[in-house]
Amino acid sequence: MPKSPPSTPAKARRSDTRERLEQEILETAKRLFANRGYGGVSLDHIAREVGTAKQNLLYYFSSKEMLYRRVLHGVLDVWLSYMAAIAGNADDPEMALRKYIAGKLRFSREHPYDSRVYANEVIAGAPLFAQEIKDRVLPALQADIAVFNGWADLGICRRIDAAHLMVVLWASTQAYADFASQICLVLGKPELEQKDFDAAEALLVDMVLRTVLKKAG
Amino acid sequence: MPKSPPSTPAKARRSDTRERLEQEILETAKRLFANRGYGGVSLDHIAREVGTAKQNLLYYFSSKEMLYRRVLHGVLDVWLSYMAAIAGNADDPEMALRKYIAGKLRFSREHPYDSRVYANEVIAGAPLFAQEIKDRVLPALQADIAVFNGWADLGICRRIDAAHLMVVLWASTQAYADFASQICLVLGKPELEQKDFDAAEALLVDMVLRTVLKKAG
DNA sequence: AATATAACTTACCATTTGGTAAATCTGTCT
DNA sequence: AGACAGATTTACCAAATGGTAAGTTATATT
Repeated sequence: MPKSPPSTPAKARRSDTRERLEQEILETAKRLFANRGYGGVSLDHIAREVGTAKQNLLYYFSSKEMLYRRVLHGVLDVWLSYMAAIAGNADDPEMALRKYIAGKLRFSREHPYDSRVYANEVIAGAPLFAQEIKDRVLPALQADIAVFNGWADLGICRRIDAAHLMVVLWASTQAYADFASQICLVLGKPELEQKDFDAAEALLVDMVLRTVLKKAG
Repeated sequence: MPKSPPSTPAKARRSDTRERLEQEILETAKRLFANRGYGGVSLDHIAREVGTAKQNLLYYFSSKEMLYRRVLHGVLDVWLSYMAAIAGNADDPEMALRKYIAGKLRFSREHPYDSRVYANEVIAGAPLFAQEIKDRVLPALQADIAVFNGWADLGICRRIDAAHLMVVLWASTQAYADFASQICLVLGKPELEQKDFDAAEALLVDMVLRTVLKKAG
């Protein structure tokens, strides 16, 4: 019965091979799921890319769906790690907004596959993901919305529809990962560079500050 | 040899059944592709939903990829039909921007499946779609960008990065179709209503006019 | 009514799919 | 060295996949 579940038994460290391979499988699966969606990727496909056999994937992950769930979980970890910085600057709207936009764009730049996996799942209606989004993403978003409304209460910025502003920011920044191929076409270049992200950040910051802050720029 | 390609021979109108069924197949396929991506939908799946046999689909469309291409083509038709109205108002920036945003949001509201098919294809890097996007979408976008820059040249609005503004508008409006399930979560309701689209439109118009027009609102 | 053809069904087929079972290999510890 | 558990491969499997070929039904025109 060599089919023990992948719970590191602490005793047998086993040269870390396991953990490294498991990570590599997750990374490869993420990349493929990002580009072709859940249904467009087969276990065999992933295994070949990793350089092992499909059956070995099923030794590490009990099923395709489980592998996908693990990928999704990791995606959310990364996503949330980029959002954590925002709540800390609740006293300075301008600084907070600048950091928020910069953080989300940095996520798109540094983790395009995570962004696309997330997008694919949401477009599909989040069938496997709904609960985890409710538990982990929603509170973060609602905290942000509360911060906005708090600023309006204090009179230090205009009262805007914070929920919809979040949508605009979320969609705009995420687009630079998810729709990169289109943006490249519009910009007439083969791939996005740092300066494109800088330009996007400048425009978004400009738009949001003009909308949110009381004094006109 | 009953396998003549689906080119209406003008002579045999054949009671329109053909055209109606063909349209129904396309609509159903669009809905399924939108929600589960190309790889996540089988011909059998589509056929069962339409109420016919898989082999009959292959009588109407020579292969799965061809069916998908036809769906994509139709999606682009719809997309472009909503964009056509914009270029007509090149003399009045505020009016043009209002109509632009309203039009794109109306597309998201009235054609969510089209929007999602388009998004899926773009996320996948537009493997089957690149040429058609280059030929049909790019010119439309570049015309819009030219209009923006023309306004700046005339001095009737601020000089902004028009390409990135297009991205923001495109992403923000499309989000109300593609990411509807998320937005519903944030708004705490089971589905988006007209007033949510109205609120989104109000915010976006506010943001864009503040950014683009010279006088501060 | 006969016939040609369009529309649809039945019967297959090779390949791929996710998944199971068992055999084998590999490193670690006694 | 031998035992043992962890890691990997080989051998299968039933179902689903996209697609072909041939047969059957319906319908419009002569």
